[in-house]
Amino acid sequence: MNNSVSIKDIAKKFKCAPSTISRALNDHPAINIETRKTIQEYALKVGYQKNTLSLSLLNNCSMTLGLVLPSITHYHESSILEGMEEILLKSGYLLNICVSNESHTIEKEYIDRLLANRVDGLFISMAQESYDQQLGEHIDRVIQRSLPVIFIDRPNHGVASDRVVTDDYQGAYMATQHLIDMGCQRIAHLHGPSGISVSQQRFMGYQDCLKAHGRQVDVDLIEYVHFSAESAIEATRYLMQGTIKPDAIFGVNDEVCIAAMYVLREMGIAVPEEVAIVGFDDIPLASFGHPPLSSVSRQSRKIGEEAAKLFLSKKDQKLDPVTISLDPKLIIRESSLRS
Amino acid sequence: MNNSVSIKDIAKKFKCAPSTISRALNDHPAINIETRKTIQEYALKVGYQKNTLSLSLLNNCSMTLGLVLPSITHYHESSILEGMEEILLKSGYLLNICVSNESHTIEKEYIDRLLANRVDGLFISMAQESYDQQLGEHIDRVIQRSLPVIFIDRPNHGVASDRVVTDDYQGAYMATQHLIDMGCQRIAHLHGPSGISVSQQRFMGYQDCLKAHGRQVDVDLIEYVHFSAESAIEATRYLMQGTIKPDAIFGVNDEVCIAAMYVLREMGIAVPEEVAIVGFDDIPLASFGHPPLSSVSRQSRKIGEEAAKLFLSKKDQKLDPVTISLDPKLIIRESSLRS
DNA sequence: AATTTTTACGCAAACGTTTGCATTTGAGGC
DNA sequence: GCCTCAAATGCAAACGTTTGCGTAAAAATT
Repeated sequence: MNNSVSIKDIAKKFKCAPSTISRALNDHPAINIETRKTIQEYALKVGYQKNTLSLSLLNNCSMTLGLVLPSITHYHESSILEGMEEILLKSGYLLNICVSNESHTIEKEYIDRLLANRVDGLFISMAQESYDQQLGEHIDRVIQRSLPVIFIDRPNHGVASDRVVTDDYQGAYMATQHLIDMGCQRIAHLHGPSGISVSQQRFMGYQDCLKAHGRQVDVDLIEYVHFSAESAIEATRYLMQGTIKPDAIFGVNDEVCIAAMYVLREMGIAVPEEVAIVGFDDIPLASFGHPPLSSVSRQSRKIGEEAAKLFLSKKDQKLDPVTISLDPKLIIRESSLRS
Repeated sequence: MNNSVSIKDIAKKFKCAPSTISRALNDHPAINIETRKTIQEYALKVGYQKNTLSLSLLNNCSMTLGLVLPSITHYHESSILEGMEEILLKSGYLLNICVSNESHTIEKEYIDRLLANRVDGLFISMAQESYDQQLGEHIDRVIQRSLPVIFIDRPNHGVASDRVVTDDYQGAYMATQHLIDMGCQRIAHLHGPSGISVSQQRFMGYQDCLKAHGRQVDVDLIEYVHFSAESAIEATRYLMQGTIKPDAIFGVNDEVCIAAMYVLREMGIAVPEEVAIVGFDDIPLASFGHPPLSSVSRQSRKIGEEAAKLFLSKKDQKLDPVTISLDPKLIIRESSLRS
């Protein structure tokens, strides 16, 4: 079944000790240069490949990390992954990907497996179930083992921890401010799943910005959605058929805004003239919407890079927990531009 | 640094042999039921977790697989990953994700690392560089080691191999047929990166369908793009300013079609009245475009599931190479509907 | 030629776990 | 009290690799 050739095999071939082979292959100085060459050539010929597992066992270091995400199909998440990979590629690490699908049970199972496989560190964006119900004992077990854990987007409750996040609050504040600047009076919000930090922060930014301008949050202008476009269809219809007609919508992400614009078109409501719209994430297709969608860009790729860099710096020396908060940037396009 | 407790540690605590602890933890029959209980409770208390690395070494089976993709930010790719995870979760596997970014060098490096980590199998969608330049020796090394390799979307050249693909040819044929049925006369094609199997197959389907209706492919109606929306902007403008005005566009994926629709709006060309459009992939936002985009759905998630299932069946018995070709499905929306 | 130094290699332990086989212990039957 | 048997546990090897230490042979120095 498995054809892989080991150092021992080569040692038998050359009638010498495995240690000699090991040294030859690792360019150890105390080795005859001729012998080394011969062995290296032979190793290449038979396709020898170091078995990292034995080293992981020996050095207590697997050069493998775990990434646990609630989902992966959104641009934001897959960009994080890409950014992470870029840094880890250079550092020799491999990444185990685990999609929890927002389930606490799955998240726990995956973390168990990662621990059993002795990953050197963990990146986690917590599942909604874990987050909502404050289920963190599986995380505690990890921390207790003094394994570096870096939270992405959604930290765990309570304890201090390393985090890489977008400043969602600020981003939402900027978006809302922009809508106010555009003269919008009744700014609705498509609120993300409750309980999730990202949703909460964005709502807070929205709320505080309104308050700063002497306005109150009107519950009739808040509709709850998931992060998917589909979920925003009904919500938007409901919003537009309410007693208070919104003249702007700030959506928890771009998908729901694109769906909202679809509904508004269907209803014959002009964007941005009658309803201005700002989304969040700045997905690549935002620029090509009808009209092009204003959005808060959150440097998704950089989140991944920073998380990876943070791990690399943590790995060596023990540092205090750090929170890296990346500044969002408001990209203004037609969907919110009023003259 | 690492606080993990081993079987040996527990053995010392109980002044017994490691084998006893092992048997106790694994519910081996030849163990005193009292002892077993005590040991299990203790193990739970101190947070013992099996070190899978040692088992991997022993059994030559790491319960880890590798997934090598050119990119991950497209819906299709991340859906494959999700489908794969669903099956592998149940089977106890972990998945190493490797994004080659279309680079042969990176792909090779990743495959080396995966082999060094003794993954039990490999899923690969080949990088454009490897594919274009027919660089396959890194793949050969894997196969030579009789490691199960399953190709996704983009197979390697030549040798027979296990594959899970969409029937891109058929999908493109269906899309073109549909445009012809809608009465379109000059069907343009936004052609994907040349050399890549997916692009080629879709072009072939388009071409053969035209031929089947007694039409010739007009090179003036073909523009090459990448898989990104941006790349389609110029291409579409160029297409529409040419001598032959297309009255339909079949795009290599949905992103380029959404960008194309954006350009057409900008140019004041009506979709679908003047130009009908059909895309490929049926991304979630396709339904919410303006107008909603017709598209060939390719069951991305199922590709991942089937690939994972194929591995599981291959793992046990040696079977002949299999190609699983999933049927695409044409989803007709407004962008191509003419009365 | 004797001594020291250098060079090149072997030995064995270690990482954590499982498992076939051997061994110990205690109980029961005669 | 001796034998048999079963139950419970120990021993040691194995997976692949590295590395400090020991040692032999060769080379360099006196």
